[in-house]
Amino acid sequence: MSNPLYIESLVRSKFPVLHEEALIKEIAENGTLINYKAGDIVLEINHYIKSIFLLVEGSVKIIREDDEGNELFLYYLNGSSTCAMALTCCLNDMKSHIRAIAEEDCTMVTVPIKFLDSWMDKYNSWKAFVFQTYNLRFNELLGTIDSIAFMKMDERLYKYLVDKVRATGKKALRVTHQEIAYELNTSREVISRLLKQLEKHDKIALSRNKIDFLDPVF
Amino acid sequence: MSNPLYIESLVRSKFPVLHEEALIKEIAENGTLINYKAGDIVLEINHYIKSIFLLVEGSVKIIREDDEGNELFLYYLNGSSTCAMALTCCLNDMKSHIRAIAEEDCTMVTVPIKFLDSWMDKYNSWKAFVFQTYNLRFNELLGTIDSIAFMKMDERLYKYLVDKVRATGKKALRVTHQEIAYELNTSREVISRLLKQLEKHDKIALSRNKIDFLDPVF
DNA sequence: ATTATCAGGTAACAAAGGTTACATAGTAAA
DNA sequence: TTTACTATGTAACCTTTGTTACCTGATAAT
Repeated sequence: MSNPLYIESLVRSKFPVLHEEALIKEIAENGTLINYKAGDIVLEINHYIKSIFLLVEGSVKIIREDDEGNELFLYYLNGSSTCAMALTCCLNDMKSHIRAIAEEDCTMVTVPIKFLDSWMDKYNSWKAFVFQTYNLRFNELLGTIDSIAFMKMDERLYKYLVDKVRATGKKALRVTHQEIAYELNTSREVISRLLKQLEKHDKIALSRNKIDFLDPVF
Repeated sequence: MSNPLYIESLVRSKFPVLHEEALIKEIAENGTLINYKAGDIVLEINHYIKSIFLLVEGSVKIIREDDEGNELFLYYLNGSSTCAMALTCCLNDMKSHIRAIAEEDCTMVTVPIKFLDSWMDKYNSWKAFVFQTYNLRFNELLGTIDSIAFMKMDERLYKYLVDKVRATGKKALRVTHQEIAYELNTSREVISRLLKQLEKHDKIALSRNKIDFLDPVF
């Protein structure tokens, strides 16, 4: 339930950066707790964003799509973070340029966007949080660019699997070859081929709807 | 010269967003006018950033490099803008993750980073400018991702040339095939091959150290 | 149990891009 | 002017990725 005391304790434990008492109270008073099921769309391309979310539990994947409907996975958002795209969009009153999908079941505290700006002036820890978020997302975007610009598909695929294991904390990945192909913007056959190679090198074990990741992940 | 009155007039004419009188005065008092020659390095990877720059005249190109020294052109910064990377780096006290090179001779007003944060609290127009910058750069990065993820090399090359014409305002581009190859992270032979195709289709005219762009650019 | 649907395997071929190798032309330096 | 260097042209070949086509096996629906 959206019980202010519960939200307060969540913010305290998951967002230690937001340490100002008055800020925590404001978040608890004005925030709402929302749950998403795995696969739910959190933000959609070309939709306006009505609230900022603080991800408390679970993970969210960020996807880019071009005009022809080609997709590209950008990065994961994990617990204790928020989406810089959402921040920019809100602060500049623009539509979303990305899609956010719950990778697993998620819990988040959402706050109406009207607070975003005023809290920046009132609370230093909120301001720091906003800029830290920008910084993190910028670097993730640069990392994404590195992957697609400098790596071949086999390396990108391996990195994709590692990222997924890290984001979900599970080495048994429930995913089809076709889904991976969409997110890496290639074809299913290419993914099947490369996954077979990884299996041959004992990096993964393949079965229907599932990939078991065998390498250690840090 | 770094004459406060001159800086003041530059800010007024080139950065109308920064409309608060007191802010303009502070920029004029604390800012320094700097000129770069075409090719000069404005920001270097792994260097700390000591000041924010407001680009008044000219254009700057932003380059990413991986560990093996492979380069990738990201986007141009044109007059009346600043670099979001620099902003994030300053606000989070981090090293630069990108290289900025003067594409043409440039004039910029630089301001010590210590003001960046305090002006955000004092001047709404400065805050708006900072967030507008974040927004612009985020979208340029997404555009760059679109190019490398969704476009083939021939299209990327054409877009690269268009961007260069737009950034410099000149249709006669002084550039070698090798330089383009570095910035698109491919080989000189590939670029020569594709440029020949573009010439065959009357999009460009080739000569030594120079490419004349023939298509209309908006 | 039979059928339909979905996920995956794989071969054969095509296209794009990267590599090697060498030729030629323009420009600068001696 | 001769030489040296730099930029470009181009063919031949290889690797990677994308496409077509078809098959097999697993699961769900009837």
